Amino acid sequence: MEGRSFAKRVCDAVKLIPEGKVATYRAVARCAGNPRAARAAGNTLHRNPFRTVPCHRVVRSDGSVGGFARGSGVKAALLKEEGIAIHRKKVAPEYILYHLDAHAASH
DNA sequence: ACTATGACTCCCA
DNA sequence: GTGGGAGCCATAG
Repeated sequence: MEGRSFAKRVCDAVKLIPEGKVATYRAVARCAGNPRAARAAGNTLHRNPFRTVPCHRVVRSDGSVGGFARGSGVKAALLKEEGIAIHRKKVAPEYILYHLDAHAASH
């Protein structure tokens, strides 16, 4: 398990986010093993061409859509398609998962 | 090994 | 609500 880089664990964490829901960079970082590495987590998603994970479901702690390699507008559009209400670049708190784990998908 | 980078977050004016 | 500054961290060069 230790051989897996932080990036790999971030990838796995993001995959746990169910459709129609979003998680904060912090939640992802925490699930990846470092609660304080939210910045690094976002950095990883940005630099890596991860199309194998729903990276658009990761937002900022305040609900802001945040950034996206292809433009935040695209990110917001993708979220809307999943039925997530967005008002002025912000996701409603009810869609946000502040605690991400294998149980998150169950809800 | 060191420096720079950035899709973050917190705190205060 | 907005904006600037500092702290934090993994990864790339």
